[in-house]
Amino acid sequence: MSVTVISAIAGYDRRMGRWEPGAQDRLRQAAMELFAERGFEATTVADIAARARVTERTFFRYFADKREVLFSGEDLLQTAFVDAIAQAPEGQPVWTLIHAALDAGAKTLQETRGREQARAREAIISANEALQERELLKLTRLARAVTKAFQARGVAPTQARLAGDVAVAMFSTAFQRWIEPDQTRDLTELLHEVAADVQSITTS
Amino acid sequence: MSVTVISAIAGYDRRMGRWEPGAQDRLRQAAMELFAERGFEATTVADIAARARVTERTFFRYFADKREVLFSGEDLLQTAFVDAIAQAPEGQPVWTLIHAALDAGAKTLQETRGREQARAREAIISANEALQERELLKLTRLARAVTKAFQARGVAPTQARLAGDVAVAMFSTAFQRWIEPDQTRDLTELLHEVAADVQSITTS
DNA sequence: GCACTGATGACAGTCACTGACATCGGTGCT
DNA sequence: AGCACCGATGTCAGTGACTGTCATCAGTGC
Repeated sequence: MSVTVISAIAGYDRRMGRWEPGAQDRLRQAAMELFAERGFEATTVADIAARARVTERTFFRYFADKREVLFSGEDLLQTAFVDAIAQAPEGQPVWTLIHAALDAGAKTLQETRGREQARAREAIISANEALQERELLKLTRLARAVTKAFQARGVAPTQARLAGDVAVAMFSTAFQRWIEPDQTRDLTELLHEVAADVQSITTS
Repeated sequence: MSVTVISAIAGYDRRMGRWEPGAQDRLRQAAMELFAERGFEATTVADIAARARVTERTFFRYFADKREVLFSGEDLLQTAFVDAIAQAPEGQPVWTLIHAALDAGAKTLQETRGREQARAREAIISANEALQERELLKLTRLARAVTKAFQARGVAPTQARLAGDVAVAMFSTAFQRWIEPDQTRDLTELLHEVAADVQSITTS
C-alpha cells in the first residue's frame, strides 16, 4: 500500500528494477478510482491499464475479466464461514452453527474493509447490472461452500443447501442495512436482529 | 409453433410475404439446439442467426445479449408469485403467504415447461458460468419482486426482504430436486418437504 | 560471463454488441 | 391506380473485451 502511494506520487525510478512493482495493486486502485469517477461501462480496460502504468495485456494476466478486478480477496469471507462451521463443537444445532458462521464473517468483513470502503464499493456495483451478476455469483459460491461445510458435519443435503442459502441471505440483508446512510449500529448487532426476523417469518 | 416447424421443414416460400414470420421463435430454438450440441461458448451469435435464417443484427433486436435468449418468459413466474401474495386474504402470516406464492409458482412452472425441457435447459446453464450469473440475476429480481409484494401488504422492509430471499431459496432448492435424475415426485410435494426443512433449521 | 526465468510488452485476431442508414412488402388513404 | 408511410429486416462500419503467441530483458544462480 505505502509502496503504491509513494511510487504513484513520486514516480518510479528505473534504477529500482526493470518494472515498477505492485502492478496488481495499482490496477485494483486505478480501477476503483475510474469506476467511481466515470462508472464501470464508461471505463475501458485500456484506461485502467494506462493509469496503472501497464498494458492492457497485463491487466488480463492478473484478472480474468474487467469485472473481476472488484472481486478478489473474498476467499477470506468464505474461509471465515467454513472454518466457523467446521470448528464448532459436536452436536450443536444447525441454527447455532449459522450464528457462529455469520459472526465470524462479520468479524472478517469489518477487519478487511471499513464501512466507508464497503459503501464505495457497493455504490459502484449497484450502478451496474453486470457487476451485480458477478456479486451474485460470488455470494452463491459462498452459499455452496457453507452447504458443503454443513454436509461435512452430516447434515442432510437438502437441509445443508437451505442452510447455506439462508445464511447468505441473512448476511446480505444485514450487510445492506449496515451500509445504509447514517447507520451506526454494528454489523453483528444487525445480524442478530435479522436472525430474529427470520425466525419470526418461518413460524406460522 | 406449428408455423415454425412447418417452415423449418418445408422451407419458406417467398410468396408468403417479405420475410418468414416467427424470427424470435426460430432464434430461440436455434440457440437451444446449438448450445446443447456444442455448448454456449463454442456457439457464436452468427451461428444462431444463420440457423434461424436471419442476420446477427436481427438477433440483437430481439435479445439484449447472447445469454438473454435462454431467459425470456420468466415474467410469468414472477407474476404468479406476486399475485398469489397480493390476492391472499388479509391477516395471514408471512409463512402462509410464502406457501401460497410457492404453490402458484410451481403450478405456473409445470404448465410452462415440462420436467424434461427444464432438465435440458438446466444442463445448458449449469455448464457455463456466464449463464449461471444471468440465472442468479433473474432469481434475485424474483426475490425482490416478492419483497415488494410483502411490503405492499405492510410487512416491515427487513422481514420482507428476508421473506423474498427465503422463498426463492426454497423454490430453487425444490426445483433442483425436481429435475434430479429418476425424480418422480411432484414439485409441489417437494416444496412442502423443503418448507419443513427450513422450519427445522431455523428452530434452535 | 552465461544460461535461464519470470514479468511484461507488442501485436494480430475473434467475437459480442451498437449506431446509422438502406431496403421494400404491406397497409391505408385519396 | 397511385402514393405516402410503416415496420421488420439487411448492410456496414465501428468499439471494446478478451486471447494466443512471440519478443524483450533485468535479475538470479552457477
